[in-house]
Parts: sequence; C-alpha cells; structure tokens
Amino acid sequence: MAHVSISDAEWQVMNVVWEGQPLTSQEIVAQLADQADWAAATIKTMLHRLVKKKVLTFEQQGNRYVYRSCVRRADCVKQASRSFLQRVFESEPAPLLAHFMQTTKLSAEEIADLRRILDKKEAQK
Amino acid sequence: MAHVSISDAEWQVMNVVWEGQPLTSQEIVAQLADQADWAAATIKTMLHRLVKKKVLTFEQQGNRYVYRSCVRRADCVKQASRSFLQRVFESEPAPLLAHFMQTTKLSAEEIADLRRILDKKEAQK
DNA sequence: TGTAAATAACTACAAGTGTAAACGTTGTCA
DNA sequence: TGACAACGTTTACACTTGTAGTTATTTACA
Repeated sequence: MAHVSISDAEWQVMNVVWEGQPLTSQEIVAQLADQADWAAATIKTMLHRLVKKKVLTFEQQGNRYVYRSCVRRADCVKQASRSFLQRVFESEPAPLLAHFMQTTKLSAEEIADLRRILDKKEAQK
Repeated sequence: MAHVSISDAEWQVMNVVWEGQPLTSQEIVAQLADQADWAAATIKTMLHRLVKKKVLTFEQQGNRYVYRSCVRRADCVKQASRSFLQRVFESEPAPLLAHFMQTTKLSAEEIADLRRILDKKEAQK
C-alpha cells in the first residue's frame, strides 16, 4: 500500500475500474472510449503497468482477463490529496478549501452538507 | 499561459520563488536547503528547465542571475487544482471539499472564514 | 595579471509516461 | 480442421523528471 504512484492517465483507467469492477479489458476500453481518445493497445499497456505496480490484479477466464483493483480508491485519494495539498498549497488546507469553494459550482444541498461537516468539526474541538 | 506543466520538484522551487522574488540562485538554493536534500546543481538544472518552459525569467547581474517568475502563482494554482479535481475527484468539487475538511486540521477562525465563504456563495444564487 | 573561487551551461543517465504497433496465442465459426 | 478474429504480450520510442557530475566562463583577490 506504501508509495504507489498512479500517473495521470492511469487515474483515468482506475476510476473506471473502481466504479465497475470486476471488468474485462474490453469493458474498460469501452468505458474509456467517450472520455479519452486512446487506442485499445494503449489501454492494454496501462492495465499491464498497473498490474506490475500491484494496483490491479486479474483473473484469467478463457483468453480474457478480468481485472480488479487491489488498492482501495480511498487510500489512493488520500495519498494523492496529501501530495497535492503539499505541492500546490504548501500544506495549508484552509486556502485550498477556500480556493475550491470559490472556483466551483455547488448546489444548495452540497453547501448545506459542507456546513454540517464544519459544524461537526467545530464541535469536536 | 496555456498548458504550462510544472512538475512536483519544480513546484517546490517555484513556491520559493513566488514568495521571495526576485531571487538569485544562491538564495533559492539556501531557501531550499531545509526543505529538500538537493545538490545545488540539481536546483540549477530545475531553474534552467523552468526558464526553458517560460515559467521563469532571469536578469544577469555580473556573473549571477536574478530570477523572477513570469507566470502568476494564482494561475498555476488554478490550473493544477482543476487538473487534480478532474483526475482524483472526477470533477466533483463537493466530495473534494468534504475530503479535505475531514482530513485536515482547521482553526476556529479558519472554520469561520470558510463558513463565510459558503454564506456568500449561497447568497449569490 | 594570474590564479582560485564562484557561477552558470552542458552532459548524463536511469526511471517513468504517453502512445501505440507488431507479434504470438487462443478460441471460434465455417 | 483450418483460417480468422480476439485477446494478451512484447517491443518501441520520444519526452519528461529526478538527480547530479563535469566543464566552461567570469569575477575577484592576491
């Protein structure tokens, strides 16, 4: 689980896998067809690399592979988030939060939810 | 301003520059001494690459260079943030915000500030 | 004014990335 | 059972990145 590093393009693949696993490579290729303009071979290469990195495993079924992630998305999100916070916001969460609040669209419910999280956070002090 | 891509290590250098510019390379090296364990030559290489990428400019003063950024930090932050949001949170800001709220420490004032931002955001609807 | 010290430029090199073609193997339909 | 299609494997290649040594140039002190 240590220092797995998932590249930009690989994240795109992993997002598909985490959402629909287990998936065959054809299914993955199909899912990605809208999002990215990759040759099937390109996606196969990435699957291969992800297996080598121990981020994915596969089971063979006939001549096709069925892929499954072997790291939890939440763990990868946590790791990537920490590194982003460090790199771009020099480990200061408040400006990061302010930035995203100000530059993105949020529905009324989402705002309410976020407020609730802040409430809870404050209560915990 | 388009698609400048600043790497991980380069961000560390740029953070120093943005904070103290204009700076000579020795000053940059000195600043980074605490943060990273890089040989001076390594930092010079990065400065060089950043100049080539048009992220930095320099002025020659005698035999030393004085560096200045030629892209605004805010622009780079915006770009990196958008790309992170896309990659890791599939362009959904609310989960991103929830994640960082829940996994980081925030002071009472910071929480208050964030609430204020949410208030304003809601009022704008 | 020559030589040492400082500084920037050039060169290096392995690992990772994006991108994909070529190849070999296996399954399937005629 | 033979040929084609489907699928995974291997090979490829240029670019980026992290990391730093080597070289050339400039300055400054003796």
